[in-house]
Amino acid sequence: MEISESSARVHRRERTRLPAAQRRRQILDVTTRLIGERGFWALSMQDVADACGLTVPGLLHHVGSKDGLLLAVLDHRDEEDFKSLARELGVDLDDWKGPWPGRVSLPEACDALVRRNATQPEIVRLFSVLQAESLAPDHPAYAYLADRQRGALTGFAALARGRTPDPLSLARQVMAMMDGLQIQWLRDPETTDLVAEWRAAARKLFAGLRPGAGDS
Amino acid sequence: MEISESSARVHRRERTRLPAAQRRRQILDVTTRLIGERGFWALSMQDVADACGLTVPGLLHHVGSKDGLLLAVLDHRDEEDFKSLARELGVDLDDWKGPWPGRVSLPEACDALVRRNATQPEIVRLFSVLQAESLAPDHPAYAYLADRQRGALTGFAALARGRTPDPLSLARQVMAMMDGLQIQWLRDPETTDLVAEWRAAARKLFAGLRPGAGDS
Amino acid sequence: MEISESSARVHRRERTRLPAAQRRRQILDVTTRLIGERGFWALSMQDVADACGLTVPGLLHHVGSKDGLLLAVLDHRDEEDFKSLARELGVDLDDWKGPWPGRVSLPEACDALVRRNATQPEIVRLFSVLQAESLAPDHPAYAYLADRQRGALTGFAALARGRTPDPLSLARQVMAMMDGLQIQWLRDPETTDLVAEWRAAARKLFAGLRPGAGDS
Amino acid sequence: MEISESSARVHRRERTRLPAAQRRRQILDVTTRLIGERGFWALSMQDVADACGLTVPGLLHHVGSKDGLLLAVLDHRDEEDFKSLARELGVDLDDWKGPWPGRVSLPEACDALVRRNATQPEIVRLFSVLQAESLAPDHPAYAYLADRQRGALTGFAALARGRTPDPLSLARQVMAMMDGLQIQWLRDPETTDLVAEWRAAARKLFAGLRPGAGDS
DNA sequence: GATGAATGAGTCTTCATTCAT
DNA sequence: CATGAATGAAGACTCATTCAT
Repeated sequence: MEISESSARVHRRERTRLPAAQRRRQILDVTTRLIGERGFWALSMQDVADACGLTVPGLLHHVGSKDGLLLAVLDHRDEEDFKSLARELGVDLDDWKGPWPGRVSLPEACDALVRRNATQPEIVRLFSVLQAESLAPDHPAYAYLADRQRGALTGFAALARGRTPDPLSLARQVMAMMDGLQIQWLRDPETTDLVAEWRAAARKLFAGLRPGAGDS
Repeated sequence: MEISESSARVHRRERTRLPAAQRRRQILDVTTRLIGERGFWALSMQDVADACGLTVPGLLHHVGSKDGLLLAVLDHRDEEDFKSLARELGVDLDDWKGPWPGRVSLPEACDALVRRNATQPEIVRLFSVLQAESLAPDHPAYAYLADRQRGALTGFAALARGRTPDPLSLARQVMAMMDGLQIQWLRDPETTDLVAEWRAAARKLFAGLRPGAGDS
Repeated sequence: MEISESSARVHRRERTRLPAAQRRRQILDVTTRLIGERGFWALSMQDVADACGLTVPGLLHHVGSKDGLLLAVLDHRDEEDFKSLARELGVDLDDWKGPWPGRVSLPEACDALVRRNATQPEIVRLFSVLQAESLAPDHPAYAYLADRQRGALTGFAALARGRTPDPLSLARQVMAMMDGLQIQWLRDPETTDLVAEWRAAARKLFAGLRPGAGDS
Repeated sequence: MEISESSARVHRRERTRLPAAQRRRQILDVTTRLIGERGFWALSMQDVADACGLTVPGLLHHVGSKDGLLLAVLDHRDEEDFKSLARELGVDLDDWKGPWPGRVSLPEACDALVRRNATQPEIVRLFSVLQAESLAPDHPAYAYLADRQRGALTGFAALARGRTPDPLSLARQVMAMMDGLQIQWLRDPETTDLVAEWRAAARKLFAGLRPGAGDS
């Protein structure tokens, strides 16, 4: 009766023993949300462990370290996003960096991307926050996000090649506008319609774009 | 910088006593740089104190608390930016939120803003990082930056009123593009020309803008 | 064996790992003594940790917080005291506040209480010090000790009901006398005989008390 | 303007420059109250300084050190109390320890003392809290309060000499009852009538006391 | 696969005090 | 007579991590 039960963290909460894969999945989901809410620096392993219903060492058992956790989350997210995006565009590519098939136009791709993002604010937040945090070269996600940005940029540019004089510049503008609108949207999601806002902006950005082979 | 730093915590008896205003100025400058580099969450008072050549309590003597330090930095930055911007535009207003004089056009104002920002990457970084970090409502700068964003938005919109069907939407696009381009620029300042990139984008965003009373 | 260890904080690698219950017991004992010596405000977690042979975080692992430590100590003490007192009086009650069985008279109960207290000056000290300290409403033990006092008072009064015109007043006097004598005794335990002093006083306080059903 | 005014402790509050004696008086009053509220250990020089409207070094200028402050308060209190008590009893003695004149009886003296205490709960609190705190021999008021207790005890005993078989024991009981009742009273002053409670107790304690030369 | 004890480094903050002004 | 800058020590508490179980 008198033993242990008054310890700080109330133990023995549910103590559900999950199979590894499922537990890992849960950890990644929870972490995605928490990083979106507070950023990676402000995230504590304790928070994640609590939200998952296990102890901190238990958590570490699955992810190795805090940095490991972050990278696992990012990998997982990219994977999911690619799958989803490819599905929606009717493409079966699994390489973002490679040249995209001529069938998909940049406006189409962007629209699909934004539509998807509008449904998952937490993940958008994750990347928005990390993008800023990871500007510091010693951030554990620095290399990852630098690559990702580079990849996205060349991907966008590839989709616009041949239809505009400076595809890279257009890619930059597209990406900047997306990132910027997302931040405004995240600040108050109720009053901002991300998709509508993007389409209004897209009309201007894509004004001079010549139709390509793959356009319907 | 100046001091030995051979050992971990150097027992310095130099006790450089600075007048309050000067010390305060130093603290704000140092903090601006450090927050830009690592964000506010990752910033430690120890870091700031070390960089200023005083102890942590010495630092607290001037700023009261970590949150106090952040707000002091933001206040100071805004003040400086307003002064500089007004100077460059030939305006003597000291209220960003109030309606701007008809003499200044939105494109002009933006161009001046971007030109100035291009000269101070650290401060741009400060705001970029904080903007993302402070999406969490319990961030000490949450209210501050929310206000700031609102103010900037209505300010931009005011400058475009009467020249475009939906001034607020334009304001949103302008702000998003600026923020987005800045992040790309911060990620590698060498290969990106912020001003050029902005002007290319501005041409598209302002394409349909009717000339107003104040345009040259 | 790695680093100097000539410094203040010895780098101990003994890491004596105790089972939770035992460690907890040790912590409570040590804390009881230390609070008795210096009060709660003057107590530092470092002191407790040192006396237990572990680090401060190690200590916090068991008690959660400083306040948690205090309350754990109080709970533990009350429990022990009740057990002991009930044993000595031949009662098997576990509720102090409820009405006591008619077999125990107030003088008997008081005598048993004082006899027991005389054997454990540290614990008497703990409560004496806390009682004064916790007069401040923001003291972590404020509510606890207020309740305790109320409970003791009504308990005493219940034992005297029907044998004296104003049982509550008698209860107050009994309690005041006990507390007061204990303080004098604590100040120099050698020259003061707590039990004898109490009995002399009790004769006066209980002078007009009518014998009750349970008196021998 | 922008300078210093955002420092932690808002400076330059009233900056009333008081003559030394008056300032000292204020400091002692404020400290008396604060120690009564939180005890000496929990008292910070900052608290005192704030409540007096001066800076901490300013405060130290007057009292030398924290311990000095405590002793100054105690000296001042004793002085005041003696004056007041002597006035009320019609005695002009200024030495508590010496034998009291035959004209004053112990019951009379106690009654006067309790009546006075009932009017100044803060000061009663000061001594109640200090009495417990200072049980530790390294407390700065240890010697002081030990002396004081000894003095009071022999003073009380002197007043009862020749009228009761064991004057010292009576003195102890009187003192214990006073201290104990005061604590109960301090815990909730509204519902407890200190003077009435004392008089009820006094009737019992003084039951067998023979009238002496000085009784009216 | 997970627990729970324990750690060392580090967090912000408060403290009493010194000293130049 | 008082201020304000600065300090060293200590405060409670958090963190990621290790390790035995």
